[in-house]
Amino acid sequence: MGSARDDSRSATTRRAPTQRRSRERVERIFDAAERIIVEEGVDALTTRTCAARAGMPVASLYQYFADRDEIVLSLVQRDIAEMDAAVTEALAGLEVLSVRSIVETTMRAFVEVYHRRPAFAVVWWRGRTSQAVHDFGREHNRQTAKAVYDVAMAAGLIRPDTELLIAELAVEVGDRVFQLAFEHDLRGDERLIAEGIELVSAYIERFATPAGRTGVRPPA
Amino acid sequence: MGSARDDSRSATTRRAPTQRRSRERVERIFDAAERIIVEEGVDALTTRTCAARAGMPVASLYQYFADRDEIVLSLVQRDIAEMDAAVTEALAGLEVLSVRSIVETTMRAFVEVYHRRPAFAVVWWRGRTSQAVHDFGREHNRQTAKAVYDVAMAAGLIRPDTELLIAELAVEVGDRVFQLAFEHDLRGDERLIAEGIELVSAYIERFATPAGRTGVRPPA
Amino acid sequence: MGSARDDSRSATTRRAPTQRRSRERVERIFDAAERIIVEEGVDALTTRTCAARAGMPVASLYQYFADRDEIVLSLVQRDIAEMDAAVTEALAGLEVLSVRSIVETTMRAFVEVYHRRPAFAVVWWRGRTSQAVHDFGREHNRQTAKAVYDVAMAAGLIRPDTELLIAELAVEVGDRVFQLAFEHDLRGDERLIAEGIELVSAYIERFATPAGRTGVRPPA
Amino acid sequence: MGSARDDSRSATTRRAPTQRRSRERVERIFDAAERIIVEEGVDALTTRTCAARAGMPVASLYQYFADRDEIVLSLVQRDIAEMDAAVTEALAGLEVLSVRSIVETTMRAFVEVYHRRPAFAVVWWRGRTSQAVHDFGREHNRQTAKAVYDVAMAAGLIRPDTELLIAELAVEVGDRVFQLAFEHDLRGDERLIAEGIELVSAYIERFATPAGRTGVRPPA
DNA sequence: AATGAATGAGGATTCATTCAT
DNA sequence: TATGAATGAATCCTCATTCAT
Repeated sequence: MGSARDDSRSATTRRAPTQRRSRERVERIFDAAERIIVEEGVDALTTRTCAARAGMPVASLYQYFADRDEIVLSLVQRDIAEMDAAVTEALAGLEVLSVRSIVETTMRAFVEVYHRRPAFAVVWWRGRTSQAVHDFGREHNRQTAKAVYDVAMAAGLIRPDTELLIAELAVEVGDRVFQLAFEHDLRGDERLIAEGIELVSAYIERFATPAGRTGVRPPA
Repeated sequence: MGSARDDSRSATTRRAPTQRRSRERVERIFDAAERIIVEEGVDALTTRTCAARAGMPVASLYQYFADRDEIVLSLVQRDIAEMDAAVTEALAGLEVLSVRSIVETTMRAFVEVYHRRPAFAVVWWRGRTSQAVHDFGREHNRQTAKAVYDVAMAAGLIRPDTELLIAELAVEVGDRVFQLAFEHDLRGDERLIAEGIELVSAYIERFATPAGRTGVRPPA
Repeated sequence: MGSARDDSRSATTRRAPTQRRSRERVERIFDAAERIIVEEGVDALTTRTCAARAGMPVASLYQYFADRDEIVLSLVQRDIAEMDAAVTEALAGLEVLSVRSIVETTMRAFVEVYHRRPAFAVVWWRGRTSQAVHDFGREHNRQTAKAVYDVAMAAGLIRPDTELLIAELAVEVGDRVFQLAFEHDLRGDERLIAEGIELVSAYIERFATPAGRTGVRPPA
Repeated sequence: MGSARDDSRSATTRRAPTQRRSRERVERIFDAAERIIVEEGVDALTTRTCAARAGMPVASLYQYFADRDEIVLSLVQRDIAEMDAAVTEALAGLEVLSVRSIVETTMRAFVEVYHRRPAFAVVWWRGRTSQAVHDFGREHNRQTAKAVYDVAMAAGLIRPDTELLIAELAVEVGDRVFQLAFEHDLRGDERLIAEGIELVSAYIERFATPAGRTGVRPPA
């Protein structure tokens, strides 16, 4: 969603074969980028190395991305979209809504994607990234906070006067825990993850209603 | 301590004038670096820009620093040393030792230095710099955690079975709160800071002894 | 042969115009390098001077050569390939094979190329260049020795128990004579050359068979 | 002789202590230079590395040497002086003067010093050296040729019409044999050395008188 | 759409040498 | 005499990006 240049051409053109080819090539670029990032770090991802790994000329990258940074940004966007989907699905599957269950489910959903997308971890937590990526990530954190906040509020799990800021802080803090957990080990330090879930849950529970602690059935 | 190359010769030589001159020039480099970092970001700090601002030839930088990265690293080390001093002093002045008072005092001491050293904030939270800086910061976080943990344990504020990991997590989480608070505003968002102190205190209080909650007199 | 980066794509593509342009630019670089070397010495050949003389940006050099040293190395390789061709051709034209005729013909063939390629003389005998060039030259000397040795042995000009080392020594010694002859005068001191040919011939004749002295008809 | 700046001060001054100190420091510089050259190559010999190894400030080098090149040049001069002495002594000890005995004795004397002075071998045969060193060496080769030529001529070992050029060529050729022999092994390849002595002897014997072949008693 | 080729702009670092003291 | 400090002058190299085809 929103990654590789979308511009112009409405989806219903008959230029399908070309589009398919484009998609394939973008995939190849992403794959190349991911491998480089994971194996050699974000700094090693130059237009040259990326093109080389993708098996295409450097100039071709500019067919799909406006500039070098957009490659990384698109990659991050793709991975983040995946996380959102995972979170949405996981939350939808919850049988009991409580502060704890929401926090745990959400964080575990993230962890699952981190495992699948190690490049994201490297970019987001290790790498010196572009301002754009940084901003995008931060903004996404805010959106995540808002989404979870809305769910919790709608279900009456947290007190009505609880500020959104609380949720935002919680998400950021959770993000840092993940950073710590994934920094040295792309599989993630389970103890840290567990303790982080505990930390975040406990923090938000301070703003929970009795129902938020006990849990409620989700609405149909 | 130990930033700008020391070659440490005992302080009692009579080569004072020369040393003073060196120190002045290192100061000038630090000042230049700080201004560039704050005004234009860490990436704008090149040997060229730094030397230009400091009003000396590029080659002169290499008299005091092994390479570009060492400039930033030394700066960070200097600032961090300042923080340690501030924390130590603040803790020494405490009349009541409790989990809350220790957390708040420590975090406030940090905040105070962040105000004085905006370049640190930029380096540490905005621009991902060299691995060395990153590692140094992380290591310092660990040391801070250990120090605070030891104090709290010695004073019987936290339960004997509390793991050091808890303190480390708390410090990192506090660090992220600061990042959030200082990222867009080098003066620091007071609400976030306050809420962060609350968050960290509450987290550690979960491991507190009754004394840790109530507070005790510090030992003479 | 093998010099300037090849990326060798079969010659039958229709991308001829582009290839031609590349070739021209490599030529221009070689020309520039040669002129600098002859006029100012190998040490004066920097990426800057070379690019300036070739009338192109420094960065362009890196399109064709991996690094500074590769320019000189490629030049040397080109010239040496030329020598090999000259030697091969000259030996093929011999009507009588004898130790003397082979030595003289070979050495004269080299001399002829030295005249055409003064830069080689400067690089090889005056300015000690990169290890790579040195090694390449030495290795080539060994190959030359082997080639001539094989011819002589096949024609029964030297005794069967003659060691290859003798030929290698002879080539190296001949090389030094050339160095002496071309060092101060890029046209080569004729007396030294003649005496050198005499020296080498006489040395190898010590290992010659009667046929090697008298001479034999070359095989069809 | 005449390495380390000789200038001014006649030898009979009473500034003996200072001179002694100077001599010691020059020795230290030479030692440092030699070690660097042998261990890391001539290119690694910078004013910095040299001073560091010698345990003195860079600026001090300029007390004894006009510039960087003079350090190497002086070293070479010292070693060459040692060779001359060795050759002179060895020749003086000869009981039979013949072309062969002179060539062998001279070349062996050189070899002996090469063993003692490995740095010379590196500078002279491996390194990209300054023009001054190069010229000095070449000139010395000429002088050696002249000296041996004179001895041989005086003793009637070579025909009166033999040109000096022959001796010069012989020396240079011998030099190249040594280069070959010492290039990869600072102890010198004995087979090459032996074969080289043979080569040079045989070459000069071509100009020998009967006495030159048979040998004569040296004059008292 | 695809790409080979070309390049402007800049970056880090090294070194020999000189002076003021 | 000795030297700490300072520096001018180079050097090699890399990278993102743009065109002409």
